[in-house]
Amino acid sequence: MMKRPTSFDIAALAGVSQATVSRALSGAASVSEAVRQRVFDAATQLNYTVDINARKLRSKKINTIAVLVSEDFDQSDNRINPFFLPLIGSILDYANSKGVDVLMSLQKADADWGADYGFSRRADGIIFLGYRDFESYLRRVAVLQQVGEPWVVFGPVMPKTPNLFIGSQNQEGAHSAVEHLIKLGRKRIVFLGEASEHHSEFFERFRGYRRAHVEAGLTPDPALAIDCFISREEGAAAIERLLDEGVQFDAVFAVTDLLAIGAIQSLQKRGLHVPKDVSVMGFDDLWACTCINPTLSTVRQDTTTAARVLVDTLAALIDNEPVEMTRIPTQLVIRESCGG
Amino acid sequence: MMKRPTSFDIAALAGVSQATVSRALSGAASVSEAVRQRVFDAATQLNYTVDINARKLRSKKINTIAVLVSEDFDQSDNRINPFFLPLIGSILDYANSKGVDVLMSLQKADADWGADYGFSRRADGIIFLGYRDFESYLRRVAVLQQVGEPWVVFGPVMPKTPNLFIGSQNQEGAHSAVEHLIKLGRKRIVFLGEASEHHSEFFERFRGYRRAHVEAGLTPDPALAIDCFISREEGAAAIERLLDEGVQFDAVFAVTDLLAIGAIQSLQKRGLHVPKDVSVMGFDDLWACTCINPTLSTVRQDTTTAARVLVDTLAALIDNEPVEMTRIPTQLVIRESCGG
DNA sequence: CTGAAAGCGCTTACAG
DNA sequence: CTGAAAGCGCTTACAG
Repeated sequence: MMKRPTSFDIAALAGVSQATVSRALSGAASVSEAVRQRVFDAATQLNYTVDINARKLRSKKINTIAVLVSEDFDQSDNRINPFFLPLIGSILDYANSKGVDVLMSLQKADADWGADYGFSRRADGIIFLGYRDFESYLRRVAVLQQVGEPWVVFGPVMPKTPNLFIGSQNQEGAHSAVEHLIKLGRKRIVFLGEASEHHSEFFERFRGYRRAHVEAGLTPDPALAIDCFISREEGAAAIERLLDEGVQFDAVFAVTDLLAIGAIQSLQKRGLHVPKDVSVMGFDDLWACTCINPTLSTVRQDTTTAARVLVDTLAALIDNEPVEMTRIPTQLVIRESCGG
Repeated sequence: MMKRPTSFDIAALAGVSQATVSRALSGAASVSEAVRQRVFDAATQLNYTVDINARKLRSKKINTIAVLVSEDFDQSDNRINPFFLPLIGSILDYANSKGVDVLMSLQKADADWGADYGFSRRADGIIFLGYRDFESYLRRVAVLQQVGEPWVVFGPVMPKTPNLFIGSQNQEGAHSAVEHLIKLGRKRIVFLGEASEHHSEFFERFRGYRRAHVEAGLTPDPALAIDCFISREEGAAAIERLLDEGVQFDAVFAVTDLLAIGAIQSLQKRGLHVPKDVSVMGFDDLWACTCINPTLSTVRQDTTTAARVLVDTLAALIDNEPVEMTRIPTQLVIRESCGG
């Protein structure tokens, strides 16, 4: 295989200086059209492209962001929570359209967040996906702050906490979902998901759940607020427990579709009909929502917009521009599982 | 924010030469333990890490692979085919465990494959995912070959074609699935998916379908071999068409789970019972297989092994080592949708 | 085991 | 608009 051509080779072939080659190829304005053309021809002829590493070293512009996804094992070895699939797709799409490269990595739960990524100038900044536990979050923020590495997280929005400012309108989304259930005549609505400060997203959804009740003149029964992690298995187990205990309910609002799918499976296993006996509503709008039977009503998170906001906000942080808190609107998607 | 420290800063603080810092930090054997310790302490104190771009430029080792996923729109804007989620997760996991960075990009159908990635020394090699159309494949191979850029593709295995040598045991997998259906007493089994040279993976699955018939003394009815693209919508539409035409069948073997899920939805919509009236079998083992009702029997592709083979094979190509054709075993997963 | 020195392939002031 | 020159932050022969 031939040695890679350098800008000097192009310069020789085009009969100009190496500096001019660099200028022509980087699109600098100050190059005559004739020369630019000669340079391009020579580059094409030799199959030349800039050595990106030399460019990054010299120009100090990396033009790369890192996307760190936290590992999330489920029974199917997916490793990545399915909710992130469209989000990752959109991030790749949007970043690439802006000419930004994306470095991806899967982070073990106990790993040092981004310890490597920022420090080694691999990327200008980091997008964290799937770091929902607020407590573990705080422990690690310090390092990143100290090194001045720009980063954004999708999900929890907490005004007083550094860098937690991009997420969906969780409370509003949950409110519209539960309001819908109440309008259908449902009175005993289970809240499935962790409503604690550790997961502010879910806590917000809980507040939406509560507000919808209050507005309708209802008092949510604390016995219907079920704490559980967000896997299908947990959702299924939680519902079975409720049924075993003889708790009465006519609807389930789950903070994720995964939980909702688990809930439906348990209900059907126990011979209950969804939505006739129990309405079920999820959150996220996984593509699987339309695969299951009945199809799952849910609160859709807008991953396309989320991707744009994440990438743009990170870019602003990198450029030391001001950024603002962003709440991305959700959309209530009514399908079969809630009846009505 | 402070200027990033360089190896010279560490050298000064540790009282050694810059060259020694570089050696100590890159794990060279020839550094005394005492000095190594001093260097590490200094590096820690200044929060130093190597500038990866300088290292790449100087050492000519990039230590990065690019994963190019072809864009695949479905109704839910996933952008990435859900089959790739666990594969991507495993690639990230395995590459990272080997200390290799992963650059990801989504490629439009009409884009120049990897034109940029190899040429600009962003990555040592490329893993292509989702490039199933064999014809478009051949058109682009030339460029990559010419530049000597190492790359691998997951999916089609065609001995006579450059770089198409990593995939699942498609024929065997399909054979075991269809054999199972036949053993259940099914006689008129629909083949759903494109059986053409354009998609050799699917064609191999077709051959497995045919072989299972022949071995059982059956002749597959050509009217049951349905050509269609691999989306849920196509699967649903194909089955509806068959029903409209009054074609008799008692089982469906689909070349992807997506197709199978679509098929099940159509069958149920028409009042047919799966598996009582029609058995359905898919291929891939998407996590959604266990979300649907009935749960979908399928041929599981081993994405964990596939990821290792892809990464290791690419590494071998990069190092100019010999590589071999690899057929990854599949596993028949029996769930509710095939009955029996 | 360690240091002095060269150089990876670019970008970008500085002149003209 | 173009060229000569410096230098980004490392790695790695070459000596000792």
